[in-house]
Amino acid sequence: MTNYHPGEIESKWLKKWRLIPKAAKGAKKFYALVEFPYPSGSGLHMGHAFTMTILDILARKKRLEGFNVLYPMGWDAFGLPTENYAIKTGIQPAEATAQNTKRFKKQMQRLGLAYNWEREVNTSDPDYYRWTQWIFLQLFKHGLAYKKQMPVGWCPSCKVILANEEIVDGQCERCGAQAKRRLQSQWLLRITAYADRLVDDLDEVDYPDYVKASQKNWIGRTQGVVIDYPVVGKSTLISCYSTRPDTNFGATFVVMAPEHPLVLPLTSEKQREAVKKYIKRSQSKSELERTELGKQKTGVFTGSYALNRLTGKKMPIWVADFVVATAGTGIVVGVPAHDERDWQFAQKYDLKIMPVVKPLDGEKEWDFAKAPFTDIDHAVVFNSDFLDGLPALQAKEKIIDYLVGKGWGRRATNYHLRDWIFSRQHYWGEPIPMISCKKCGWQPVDEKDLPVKLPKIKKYQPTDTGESPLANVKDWIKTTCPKCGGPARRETDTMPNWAGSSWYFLRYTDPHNGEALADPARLRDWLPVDLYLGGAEHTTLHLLYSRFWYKFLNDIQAVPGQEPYAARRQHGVILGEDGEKMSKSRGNVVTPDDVVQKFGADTLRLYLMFMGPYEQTMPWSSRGVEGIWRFLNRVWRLVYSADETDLGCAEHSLGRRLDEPLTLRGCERQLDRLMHQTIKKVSEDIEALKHNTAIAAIMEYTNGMMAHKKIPAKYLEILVLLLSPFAPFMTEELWHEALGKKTSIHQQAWPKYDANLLKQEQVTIVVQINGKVRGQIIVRPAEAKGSQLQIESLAKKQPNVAHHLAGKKIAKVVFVPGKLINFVV
RNA sequence: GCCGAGGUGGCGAAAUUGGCAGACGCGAGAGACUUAAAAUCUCUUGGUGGCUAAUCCACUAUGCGGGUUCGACUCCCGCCCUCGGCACCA
Repeated sequence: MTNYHPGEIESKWLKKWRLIPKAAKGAKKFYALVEFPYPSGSGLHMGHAFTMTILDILARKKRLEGFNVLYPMGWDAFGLPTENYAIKTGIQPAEATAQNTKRFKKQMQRLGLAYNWEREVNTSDPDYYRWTQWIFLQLFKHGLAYKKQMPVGWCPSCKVILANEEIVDGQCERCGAQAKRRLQSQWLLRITAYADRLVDDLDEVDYPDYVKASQKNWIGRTQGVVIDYPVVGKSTLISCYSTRPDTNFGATFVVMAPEHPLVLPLTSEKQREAVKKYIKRSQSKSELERTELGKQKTGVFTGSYALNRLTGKKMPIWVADFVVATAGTGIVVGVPAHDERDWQFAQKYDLKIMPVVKPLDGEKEWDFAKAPFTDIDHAVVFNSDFLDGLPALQAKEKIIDYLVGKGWGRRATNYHLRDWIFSRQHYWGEPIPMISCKKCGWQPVDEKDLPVKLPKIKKYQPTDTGESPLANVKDWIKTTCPKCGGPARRETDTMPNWAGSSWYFLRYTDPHNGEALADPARLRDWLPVDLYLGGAEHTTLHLLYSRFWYKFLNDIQAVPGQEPYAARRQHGVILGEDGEKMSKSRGNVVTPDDVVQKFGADTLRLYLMFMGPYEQTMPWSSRGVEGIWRFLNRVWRLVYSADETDLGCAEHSLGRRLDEPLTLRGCERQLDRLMHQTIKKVSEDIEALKHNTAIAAIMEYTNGMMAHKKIPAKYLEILVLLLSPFAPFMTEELWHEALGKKTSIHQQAWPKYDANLLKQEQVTIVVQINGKVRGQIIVRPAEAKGSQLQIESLAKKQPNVAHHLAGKKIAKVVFVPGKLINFVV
């Protein structure tokens, strides 16, 4: 036996491997997907190693179980950091990407991650983004992509248009300058057309609750009613969306968003100057300023009134920028008595407050000068004519029926979700395959002309106008109209980072297809993804966008099924040893390379999995790593000590809890039982991604064997097999060198347990008095489940039990067969 | 504010149809081996206390306060705290 030298054996097997077992024909498929990384310049970090190892273990176990496993990896390669790097250094983004992906791949292989590398994809590869562009064209052809003037973020210092994700706390992500707003023509995708399905189909999938919740939250579907109010003295009606029409008798004013087209038509001569000034001022405010919480609300009166037909009273119409133009109808009816925001506005501008809901226990008077009463779900309506006395929720239904019946309103559903702004004014992204013709307008590029390749350029700086650097590439822009053949210009906007990642998991099924994004038969074979593992940062948008595209592709019969991911799990975060987020500035970064260098990949993998539950935030511990290192060394020595002769049952075998005479047969039976229990536990735990307790079980099994002087090889083979998904290098070495096997351990069958051997030969029954443990008795399983009287008398013979029962009267005996007996005195 | 997750030893954590709280690991302490150290191995380890010192006993302990139950980390009600997401969305 040599000592365990991970460096040597790991590089040895890295050279030898490259084999992924072929599943038998007709084997059941398993598609294991982990979010593909952005190949940054800094290489693989600990979070990558952590996440990827989690799934690697499951994928390896599934392969050993005979599943046909799809377990691919690729590169989410478009992105700002690479472009910024290009701006700084002048190095081609494509070149930098090639270098980075090469390094990432090498690091992943070094960790023993057994991906189907022959299926590697790269979103910045023209053969890939050709199909990203193709999907865009289909969306356009189905009316789901359109161009519109939109307010966008703008950095006055960098002179670039900022996407939402580039604005952090209202500031430019790159330079920290305060972001401004300006109008820009942008491509949008009509994701709102899929809002209902994106909510409802969540019932079909197995996601963590909070993931489903945040998807629903983001979409923000509410049911309510649109109420039309006549404008006094005009023929105009203005419409307000409300989810609480049960409070409408308390409506005392109306507020319009400054952008609303009816604002100026409804403004009186007298108020015109003030309103115009207000609109102008709110336009110059950033989104952040406008939506800042706790900020004083501002507004201005239009001079017009709307009529509340329920009360017959006039409600002044105001303009205020707290009303969001794109939400609901862009006009809000104010019920200041029962809404925090309306109340503040009414306080400031001295508008009437009209209470119409009171607490159920409602004797004490609510002081509306101090606060609005908003707990209306548990309250009762008053001051409201035919609604008086009804609980608010019932009143809501009644008033909606009434309004609809009168023709004053209609039921409506509203969504928080907005259409997806799909344009970016950057270089390093997929060109949007559209052509602008003076005569024919926006025309899609002919599908046979895809991909529209990104031209190589020298300057990656965005232009002064905020357009993409592509706007400077004159001969690339110049093209002909696909419809009329006349001179035309290419779209210079590129797609957002989300585009390529919205469908990459489809391409893995058929990565080299030149005819389609993937062969429909392959898609049918593999989809949906059985398990999608990713991070919390993609809980909302990435999941939503990719689900949207998938549903659309299903609608045009390009993919099977309604949902792309049957199950989703989200991993936690590894913190630095100081409990803070790992960061260069804190100096608490540990990289996978560091650990592999010192302890080998197997120790790193095992430690990462042993830290705790995968979904949790956990601090790094270098001591913990050493503990795992010691464990692997123990396993190494133990397996090399394999002995065929006998168990060498030592006096102290299996610790103190020995419940059987010290015979060889007895020891063997105990070890057999431990082995089968371990197989069961490890098999089930890996399936549930509870790798930490699976490892604990393997440790217990190891400890159980350490107590023996000699251990037959069969027990050690199982140990090594169970450990192989976790520590692929060391177990391969032991399999060949210590156990003398000829074929790879990663092509063996996963061990099965024998349920008969799991059975305990002796069972411990807990004896309680008034629910407190006072003793335990050991009996055969048959007895434990058998007669209560027999157990009772056995229990009473226990000295401690007898002592506690002495002089007491037994009122009741609770007997749980096989488990426990409880005397109630 | 709303939604979600969580709170258990000195530390990371186990334990769920309610049934021996703290598996496994780290750290700590003691011992064996050694000239010595490292490595390795063995034992102890939630807290407090006890005695007839036995691998025993009592009390206490899973954020706080109640409740249900023979029995609660687990279920119910009311709080407190931490983390994450969303947030002037009508």
